[in-house]
Amino acid sequence: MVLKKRIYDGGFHGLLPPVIPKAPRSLRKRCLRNKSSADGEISGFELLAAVADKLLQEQESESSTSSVGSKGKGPIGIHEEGAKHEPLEVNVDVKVNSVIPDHHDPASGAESELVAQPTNLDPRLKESPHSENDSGSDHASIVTNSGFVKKVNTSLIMEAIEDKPRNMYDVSVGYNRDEIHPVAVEKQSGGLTSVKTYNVKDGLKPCVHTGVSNKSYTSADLPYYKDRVRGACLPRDRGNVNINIRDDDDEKYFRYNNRNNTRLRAFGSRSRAGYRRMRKMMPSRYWKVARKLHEYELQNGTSGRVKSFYHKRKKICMREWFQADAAVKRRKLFHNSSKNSYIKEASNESMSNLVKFSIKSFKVPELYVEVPETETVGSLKRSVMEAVKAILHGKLHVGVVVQGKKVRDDNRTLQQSGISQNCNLETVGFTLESSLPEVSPFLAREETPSCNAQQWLSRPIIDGCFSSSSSGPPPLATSLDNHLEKNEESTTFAAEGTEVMTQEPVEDSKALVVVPPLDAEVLSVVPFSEKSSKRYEFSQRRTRRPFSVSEVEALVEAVEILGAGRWRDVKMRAFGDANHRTYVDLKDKWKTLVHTASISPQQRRGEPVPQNLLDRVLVAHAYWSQHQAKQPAKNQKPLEAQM
DNA sequence: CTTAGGG
DNA sequence: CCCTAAG
Repeated sequence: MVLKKRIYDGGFHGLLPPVIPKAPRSLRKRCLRNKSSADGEISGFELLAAVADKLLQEQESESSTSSVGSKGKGPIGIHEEGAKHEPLEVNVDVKVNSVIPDHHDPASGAESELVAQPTNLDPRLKESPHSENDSGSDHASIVTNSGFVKKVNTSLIMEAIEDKPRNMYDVSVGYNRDEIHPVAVEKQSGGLTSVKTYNVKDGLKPCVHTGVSNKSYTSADLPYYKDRVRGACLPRDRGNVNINIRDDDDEKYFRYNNRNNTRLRAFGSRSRAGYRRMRKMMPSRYWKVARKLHEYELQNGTSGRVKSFYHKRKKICMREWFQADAAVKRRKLFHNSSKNSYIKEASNESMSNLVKFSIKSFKVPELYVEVPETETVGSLKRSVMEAVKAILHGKLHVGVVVQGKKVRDDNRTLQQSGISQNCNLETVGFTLESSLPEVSPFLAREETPSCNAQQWLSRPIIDGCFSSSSSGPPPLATSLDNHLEKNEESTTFAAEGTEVMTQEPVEDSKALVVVPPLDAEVLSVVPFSEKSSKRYEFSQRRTRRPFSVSEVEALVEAVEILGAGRWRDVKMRAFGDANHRTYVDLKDKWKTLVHTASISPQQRRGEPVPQNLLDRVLVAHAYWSQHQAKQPAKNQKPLEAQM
């Protein structure tokens, strides 16, 4: 009988879960912006290729010189134990900065705050972070600007540092507009480095970053991702991704997954479903961007552009092992390496909130390469490299996996995702996702009769990919699995989801890697029509985030007032700031609450919901079941009145 | 996009 | 939570 009048406005906020950036996904009127970056295609692999080549060359030329690269401690010195005698390690520090020059849409300020990151192309500068790792001996840096980024100006810098005498390279890649300027710096014995410049496309330009930079530095940002800058960014740390590549006979990594593509949809798909899916695939925040992109596609870029990119910085060290020996490769290729990667903790600088991850290794999507038996190992290597490049050619996305589950919500903090200083980082992994065209085998002409079957089976590239013919274009999901050993909290990455392809989706195409017999020099390239826009869906179920009591309370209150059914309004009212709670979620929660309230306490699971709340749930449910709550009624507070 | 329900 | 059919 007491009339309980409450002020609901915002009243629940206090109850709400950890703050979540505002940007209610369901705002009906959002300004749409067009994204500009449709395709920031990164040709990171250019780098890799360069690195690979380098490695190969060195490998070939040098045989036993290097000692194991693990210096011991550094983040990099990882493989000490299992290391083979001469593992090739390439430590690649990748810094990617996306800079989008002026596409700032005032209106959308929130989302797009992109930070341009100044990147230093200077190899030396970059190295510094890794200095620990470096034995100081040599460095090779490759700076590449790729032209892949068509519309978006992004600058991407990848830096690879050579860890050991010969195997580690420092590669820096800068992407600006359309030029690609890979520059490789080779180190010379004296520690001096010579710089080689490769002109990939047109003119070389020194990598100059135009970006506006600010504080940010780093990060592995792939143009594709959009993220807004949140306050939490790490100040001056640049997120670096270190990739170590080592040639190890035993480890195999490439996996090109041929999976069903049933669920895959091109990002660019114009279908509604695709659209919807897209949305689902990404965190609410990103959703907007996606949406914009979508529209962009629909209307040829009418308006603004999206500029966001992730800005969260992290340091990540990834290592990848490549097998040098073909034979070995074949053998190994076959088994999936499911556990080859782990991350070791990187050096912690004392940035309090920085999380530094050193990824010891990661898996590359399944690759499919076919090479004639008569081919040389060198060409095989090249073929593999090409395949890698092909993968990298696509847009790469980084996904974060915690305890086997992919964390899709980029807005979540590491803590929320279960990544904290205390947690065992072993459960944390990164995945590389790319939309890659599948690489299809080129059936070659020559296989030795006797071995056909075998060859087939032992194809260099891993399991399962049997080409398109059989299962259709396999999505590539590159996955890096890693185990982290340590990190600290607070950064979020943006990774997954945003697949932005601007290119015209063309039908699926398959890329193929062919190795011309005997022609070691020519890398068989992967034609891979870029259009192949088979996107891989990396969608994963959102991680479960149980409703807290306070959230339940907020929900109950909102429903009491608004009635069950007006979920959007409920969401706005009580969870306007909780971007991770969609109205569908609220509706579902209500459903479960009603159910929960109707069962015995013993049958309930999870965090117990106060009985009083459950009682209110029942009352409200009963009430609204009879009174149509659906109407837009402005002030229906009948239920309230009863209380 | 929202709702409403089933899975 | 996901997925979808219906508005």
